[in-house]
Amino acid sequence: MSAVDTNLLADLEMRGLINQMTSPEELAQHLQESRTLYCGFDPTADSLHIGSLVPLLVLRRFQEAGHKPLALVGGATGMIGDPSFKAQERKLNDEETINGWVEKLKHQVSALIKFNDQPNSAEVVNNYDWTHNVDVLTFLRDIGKHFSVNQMIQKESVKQRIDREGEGISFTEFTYMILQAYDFSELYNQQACTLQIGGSDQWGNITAGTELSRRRYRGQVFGLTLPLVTKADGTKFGKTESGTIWLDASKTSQYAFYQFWINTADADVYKFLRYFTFLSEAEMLAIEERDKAAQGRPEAQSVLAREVTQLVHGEAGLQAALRISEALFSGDLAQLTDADLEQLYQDGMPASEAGAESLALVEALVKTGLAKSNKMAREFIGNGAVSINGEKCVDLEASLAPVSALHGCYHVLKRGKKLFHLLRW
RNA sequence: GGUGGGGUUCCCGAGUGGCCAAAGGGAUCAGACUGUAAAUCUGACGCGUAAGCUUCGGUGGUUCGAAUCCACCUCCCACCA
Repeated sequence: MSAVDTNLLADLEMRGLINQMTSPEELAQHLQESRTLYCGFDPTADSLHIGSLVPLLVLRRFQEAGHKPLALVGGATGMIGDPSFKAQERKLNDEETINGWVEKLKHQVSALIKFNDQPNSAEVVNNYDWTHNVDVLTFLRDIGKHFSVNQMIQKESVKQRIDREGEGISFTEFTYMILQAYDFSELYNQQACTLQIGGSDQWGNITAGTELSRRRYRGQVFGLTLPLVTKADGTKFGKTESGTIWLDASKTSQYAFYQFWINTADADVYKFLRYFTFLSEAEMLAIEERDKAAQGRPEAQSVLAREVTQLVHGEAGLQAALRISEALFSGDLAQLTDADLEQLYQDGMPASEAGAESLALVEALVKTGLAKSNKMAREFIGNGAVSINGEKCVDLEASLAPVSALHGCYHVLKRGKKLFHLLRW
């Protein structure tokens, strides 16, 4: 068994990754030896998004420190819906859909933690396995009896739903906490899993689990929550104009993913380095120092973008993202060769086929999704927000044809400062 | 089952017969300034070049005219049973 890194908690602390933990001293003591821990991911879509990255990376940190991570995919809990800090009751997804999602999540989760490794090889488990054949009466008698509704309604996570005018909570969602607690106690029993980690919104669910494990098996298990990732400007982390940033490259390309991180605000970037990378404290402090000393553009965003893209999409994904980013943001588009452009296309730069013989610029903008409507397209052109192959174009009547294309084949359209699209003839 | 309150443009939320494509805020987008940052300022933010067209849970109605009034339906919430 690999040696256990006893500085793990200190490292997490340094990174600001600890929000709350149950009995900190005892937990520290407990982690002197290799343990098994888990974190749950509910299938609420066909991919995880970067909101799940922090817990996923923390699982990895634990694994690197010598512990055994279990990634729990919520085939059962996903059918119920976690009400924690959610303003509204959620729609139920059907079983078939959820099963499909579970498979995808398993695969994604697997990319960030190591298998086939040592005794502390990671595992993916599915709570559907131990819940689907529990019958109602058994559940109510053996599990339900351990819960006090009085206590449950006191939990912050559901309080707003209970108190808030105009919203309510169904029994189904209210029961979610019990299911999750059941998971913890089962994993304790089956796998000697003694720690659950999760986002700060999971505190209530996690502590319900530590109690249930104690009541059912007299087990002492622990909980640790991670901070909610927030941004200095108060907007929600993980969203952009084009929507959620997914971990699945077919939903958010490596390039878009890389760009997301490159655009991190200065006010957040050093915090994010701590959350999302495995750089040492010294390295991060050095970067911060250099940025402070230097005028102009800091280095941190690019380090962050490289590190995270590499973690999630691997070296090849990172290189693809870098090639596109460099071509678009620091190069002269007209200098790109035929092969360069073909490579950008292969790398997953947003692209489409022109189709017709020629295309009005307005039409092209709408077709490529750079503008939502003709009206918007005109506004953008009028504002000087559009450029073709690096040349600003303010002519509302402009049109595109192969003659004016780079190498007779490509038009690089740009709208605003950061949005590009490759149009192929 | 009863009573009461609700469903407005991405979100929150005004609007109770014409002046409403619909206040205000948030989010978002563009421009200027920059560092592919923040802050700030300016503008846009249903569709349409425009005339105009289509929106305010649904369907029908009243009216010259409805998001606003009426009927029915539907969904949500609270309280009571």
